[in-house]
Amino acid sequence: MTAIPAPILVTGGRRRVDLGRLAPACTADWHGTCTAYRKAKCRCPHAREAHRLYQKRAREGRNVPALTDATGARRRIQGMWALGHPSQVIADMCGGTFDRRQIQRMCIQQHITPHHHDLIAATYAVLITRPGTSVRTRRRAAAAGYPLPVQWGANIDDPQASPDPLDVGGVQDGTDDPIDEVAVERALAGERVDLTDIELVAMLQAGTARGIPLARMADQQGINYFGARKMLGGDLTPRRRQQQRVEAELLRVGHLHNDATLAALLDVHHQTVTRARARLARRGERVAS
DNA sequence: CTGCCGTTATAAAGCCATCC
DNA sequence: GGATGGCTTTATAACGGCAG
Repeated sequence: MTAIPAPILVTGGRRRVDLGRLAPACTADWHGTCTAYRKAKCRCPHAREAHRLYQKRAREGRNVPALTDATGARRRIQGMWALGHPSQVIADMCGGTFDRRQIQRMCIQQHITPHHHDLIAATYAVLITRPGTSVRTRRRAAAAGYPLPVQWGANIDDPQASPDPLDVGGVQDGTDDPIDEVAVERALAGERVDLTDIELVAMLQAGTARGIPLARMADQQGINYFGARKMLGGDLTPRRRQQQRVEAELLRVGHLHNDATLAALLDVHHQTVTRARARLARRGERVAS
């Protein structure tokens, strides 16, 4: 009667999932899941089916973990802290699903629910475009050595990945480089290459011209298929669009404000402004003075 | 295949203390 | 007073085993 130590976590701690009563006579407290079937004696059809499938997959060794690796969520939370977003702000942005203590504990947990992972990812996508409000949180994160969001690429969920070094010029994401044709060709050959947006568009367009399926290219580069289709059509990603907006504002009023002030005016992170300024300088475009 | 049992691991939540 | 951490408790998913 002893449980076999699982090499990958598949147990523990999930809140009760109630998929709703289907059988009017069922008196269970919650319904629809394998556990509802076993523990709450739910005999609704979907609970029976969940139980049957669970048993069958268990026999065949095909049960999949109900939790996902917490690495990506942990890095996102630490990145948001590094920007100065307190745990409470992050929790609030998640829609009140959990409180700030859960935010903190996700950083020490090995696994979290897919739902929580998605919530953190969605919140991260919003907050990394805004400067944090808490200097104290930012200072603590810096002391703890938490990487900034810009130090992570698309591989933030990869447990084997490590953050890029933070260069003092504040230019880390490489979106400002001209097209690296060698990198594009390597990507077209099927190699996973960290491309800039412009290179990505060039690669998608060249690949399509050569008859390479868009889905394959998107998959190989680890990008969303629909995003790839949008970029193929020449439409910019939100990040690229934001960069262009910041550059335009820098050319217009960049001499009047420092990076932090302009960032606040444009509602973007101050590093976005710093990087945009660096891009303009490299291209030889002078900010009005 | 269905039904039940007991066990284990651990996420989630609650409470309080500490730090700055 | 805001932000965070430590400890404890609760809830429950997942597991093996057995019987019909």
